[in-house]
Amino acid sequence: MKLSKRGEYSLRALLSLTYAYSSNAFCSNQLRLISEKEDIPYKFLEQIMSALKHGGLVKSQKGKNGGYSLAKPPEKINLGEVIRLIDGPLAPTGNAEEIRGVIQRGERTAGIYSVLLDVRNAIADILDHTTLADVYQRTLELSRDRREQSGMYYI
Amino acid sequence: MKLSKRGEYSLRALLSLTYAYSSNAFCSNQLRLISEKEDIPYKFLEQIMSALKHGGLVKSQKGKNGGYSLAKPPEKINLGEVIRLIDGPLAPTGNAEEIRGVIQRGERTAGIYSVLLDVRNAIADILDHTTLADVYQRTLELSRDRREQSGMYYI
DNA sequence: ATTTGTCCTATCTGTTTTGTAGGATTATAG
DNA sequence: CTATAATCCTACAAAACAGATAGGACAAAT
Repeated sequence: MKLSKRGEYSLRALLSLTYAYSSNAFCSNQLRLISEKEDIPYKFLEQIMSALKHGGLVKSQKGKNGGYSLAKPPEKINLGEVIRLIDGPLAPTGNAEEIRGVIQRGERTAGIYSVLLDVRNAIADILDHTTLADVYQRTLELSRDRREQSGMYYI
Repeated sequence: MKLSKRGEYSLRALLSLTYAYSSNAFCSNQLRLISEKEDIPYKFLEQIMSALKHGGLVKSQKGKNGGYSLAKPPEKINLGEVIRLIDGPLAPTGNAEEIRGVIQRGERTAGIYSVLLDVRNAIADILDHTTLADVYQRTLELSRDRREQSGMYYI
């Protein structure tokens, strides 16, 4: 598993939508704004959002004043499905099924692959149990930690 | 982290050397043989072994009847160092230091990166604590399991 | 001195990643 | 109704990377 630029942009854009979702604000859910705020190339972002839409993670409103929003609440979207959709399987090589096959067929590389399966399972455990809402929460806590640590307070 | 063909070939070749190391046999530690047995392109394998040598994982004997052998016992070589050497950092993106930097600076992506750090730590935990000897052992067990399961016994 | 191995560097080819570009389509505002 | 502003769709392109391939220099045992 390798998180590509596409993958990172996806997560950032979805997090942007999570913010809009939580705050009931219909702001910042248009590509133009997300692109600027998150510093993601506009046309590239279009492609990414299209993929996210076909994957059922976001929905869109066409036309003037249109935009994107999450297709389900942020507690129901986990990072695993996002990354699988955009970057493919989580395993270090191939996918879980392939790896299990090699192990069960007892191929010469079965020992190696059994470690690879452990790795893929460890990755999936984390990513499949971390939702956009969790990430949003973490972001808040991290920025709060930082404010407290630096002695700065914004009003 | 993504295990490339190079990475997989590295592990397979090292495991081949592990076998030679354990059995005291000086067989199968020449590139030509490893290449054939493991079905790895010979010239490609040369490059890989060169990298492994410069990384201090194997040593070589030049000239006729030369070949490769592990530079230290298989219990002291873990998969983490092999993969880092050949495929780079274990983190899903960038490396652990970069990721920690983003989190500590409290950047907008800190929440995402804190999850990525968890992932990289989970990967490192496994790979840094699994040695070539462990993999060798697993391989033996897996092939034994398979023999028992299928009712076949080789003498 | 010949054979058989490692060592070193350069090159090549196809794929993937990371975008750009141009226009079609759709819905809202005025 | 029309202008505007958004998503939608497809094609292309440049650059980086992966996965080799090639050719020969060097070293050591026979």
